[in-house]
Amino acid sequence: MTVSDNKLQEAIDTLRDSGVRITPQRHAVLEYLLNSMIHPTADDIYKALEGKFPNMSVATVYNNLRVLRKIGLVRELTYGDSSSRFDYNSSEHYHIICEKCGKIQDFHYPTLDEVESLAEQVTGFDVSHHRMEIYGECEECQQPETQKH
Amino acid sequence: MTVSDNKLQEAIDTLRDSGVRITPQRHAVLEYLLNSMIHPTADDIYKALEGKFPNMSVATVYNNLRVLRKIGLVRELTYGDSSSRFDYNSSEHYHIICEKCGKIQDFHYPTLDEVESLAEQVTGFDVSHHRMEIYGECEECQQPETQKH
DNA sequence: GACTTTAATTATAAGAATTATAATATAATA
DNA sequence: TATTATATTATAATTCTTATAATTAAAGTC
Repeated sequence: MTVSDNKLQEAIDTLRDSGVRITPQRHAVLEYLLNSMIHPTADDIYKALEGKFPNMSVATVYNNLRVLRKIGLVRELTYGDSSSRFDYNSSEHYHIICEKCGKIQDFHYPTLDEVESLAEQVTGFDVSHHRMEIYGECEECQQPETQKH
Repeated sequence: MTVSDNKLQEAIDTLRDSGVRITPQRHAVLEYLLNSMIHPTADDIYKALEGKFPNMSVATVYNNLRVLRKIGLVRELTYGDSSSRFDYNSSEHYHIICEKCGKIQDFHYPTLDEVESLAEQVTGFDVSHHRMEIYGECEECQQPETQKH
């Protein structure tokens, strides 16, 4: 049994505990997110699974992503243009995003708890969470283009 | 002359320096953003200005927001659902967002430069900037509802 | 101040992402 | 196995945003 299988089992238990039905499509979306390193869009997931589920509707992917987000298994990452990306909510980490090629890479950093507590004091909000993303140019995109004419 | 007038003049100088034409519509969008505390959507701006510019197209608002964003005068804030919000890029600050009523409040905190430099070391990215948002429930929404039946 | 050039605006349509709806199918439970 | 509530499907509708083409106007030059 791999680590990934373990996580999947945990996630399925969470579904059960939340009273959310475990359908084959939902299972597949969850499994795909768990094994995906690319922070896929809803359409990425749809395309990846249409081989196994030829009749699956894209709405099903969206519905499941919403359900999984609500019970905290999945994070939604939004950017100005184009579509949202989704991330299995395993361990706490941030994201660094290449502004040239769009690649999203995980970046581990201690959680900024102090920001949250200060914000609570200053604003009176009851803080639930925060998000942070770092933007720049990835190593590949920094390489000088060799095939310049 | 108010502080806001000063800022507006500075912004207009930036436009001129960037070779961007100063049209009445563009001026109005900029002025509205400068005086707005609500982090408006494109549609908010459109609605606010259609009295003064009855023939203005919503595309004009989007075009101007894109131009203003490109030259760094305006920030775009994106969230999962619904439309982007826009913020005049005055001093560095973060945002705290109420998950119940959607209100966005400014939150001043020292810029997290160390996160950026660490990210550069760890990932090899050439970092340009970062964003952070804090989520929670604002003071008003925390008030117990008085008119419960 | 009129002329010229280039960018901005307008009106409209198109595009893309996401959600709503209603009918059907199915997971979970008794 | 039968029941019931939820999930799925197929489709249409919505919403936000961008593209297009024709018209208008800003800013510099004579």
